[in-house]
Amino acid sequence: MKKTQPETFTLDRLASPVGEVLLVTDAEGAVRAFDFVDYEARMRKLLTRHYGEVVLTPGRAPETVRAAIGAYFGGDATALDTVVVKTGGTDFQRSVWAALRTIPAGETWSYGQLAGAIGKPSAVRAVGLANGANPVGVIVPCHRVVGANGTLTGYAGGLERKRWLLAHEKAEAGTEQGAFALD
Amino acid sequence: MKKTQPETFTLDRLASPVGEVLLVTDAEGAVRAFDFVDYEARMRKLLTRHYGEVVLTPGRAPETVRAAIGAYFGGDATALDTVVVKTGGTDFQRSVWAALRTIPAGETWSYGQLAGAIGKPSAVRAVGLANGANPVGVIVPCHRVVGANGTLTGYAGGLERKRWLLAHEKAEAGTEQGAFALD
DNA sequence: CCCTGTCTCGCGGTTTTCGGACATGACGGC
DNA sequence: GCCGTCATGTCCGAAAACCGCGAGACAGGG
Repeated sequence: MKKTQPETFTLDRLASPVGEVLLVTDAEGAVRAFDFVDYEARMRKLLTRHYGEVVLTPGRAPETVRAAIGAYFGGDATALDTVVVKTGGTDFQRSVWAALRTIPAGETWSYGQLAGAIGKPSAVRAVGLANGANPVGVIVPCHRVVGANGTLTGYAGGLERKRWLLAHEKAEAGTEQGAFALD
Repeated sequence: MKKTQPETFTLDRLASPVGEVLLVTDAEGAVRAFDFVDYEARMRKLLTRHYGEVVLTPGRAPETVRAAIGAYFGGDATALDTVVVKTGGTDFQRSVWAALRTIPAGETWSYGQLAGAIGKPSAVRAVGLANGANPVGVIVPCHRVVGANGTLTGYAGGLERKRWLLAHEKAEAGTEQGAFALD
């Protein structure tokens, strides 16, 4: 019903070891959303929530972004660190998402740790929710957050993928450290 | 909290026989809001409701618009008919506001008539509500609607102004018809 | 009788409020 | 150890409240 004029973004599709992924970038080349193809509906819902009506025109994302994603899935777990992302959401959510990007590849934090990192140690549950509302999967590594006891608890792209991503990143870090656990 | 980028409009201030008025126009020169200076808070609230965060930068509205308003207050009751307005709001509200502009100057309709005109004869009260939510006072002549028994019932800018506007328009029409009532 | 003023009640869109559901974890009782 | 409890931010749906009304019922006065 609102009449705010629609925003237009570019929608690219890439292949990955865990299935086709969707990559939404804006005119400046910043990433606005990233998700697995089988969760396109969810992604669009988030975009709509943040920006109002949104138009996605199929097209190629900037080469630097495509290259970074390729490198990441190819084995360079830190390749995504320099990718520029831009999100909507509330102040709280943005602070959570910003904190997520400070978690080093190959490492995991608990929801409590994350809550502490943004200065609201008791907002643990809210952090979980904000995590789930992350529109830029993988690049903003919400998958690096697990339960305090080590359980994976949940992932918007499916727990299988969360497991895969963590193993992938750990394996990469592991090649330098010499050892890592498979399960 | 939403992060939809703020919209920017121009805010002009004009003198009128019923006090200073505020005139908000967009980059295309369409009128987005119009209200009396002592109801600025209400106007801003409506703008925010419709467009999210709004920035009003002081400046001059297009001369055509300024001229039309001057002519109207100067005595030409139909001078506002050609002014281009643009509003947010729900479908229902916009249909009400569109119908308002079809009421000839110097004439008044009842809320029931107006409801009938938009094809919802029983939505009388809702029409009253939509009327009160009109962001573009005077130009979209919500003041030309009165109770079925002729009472003025209400006006966002104060009943005094409603009375004045109606008398003003009727006087203008009256110069052709030869007679009109003062009270 | 007729006219008028007051009161009651139904009408319908919009806004507000409220109560849940969650990708958790720390704590106190058993 | 297992279980209930509570804190915390956000979204979503449902329900209620809000009114710039108007028709109909009724009581008084001319």
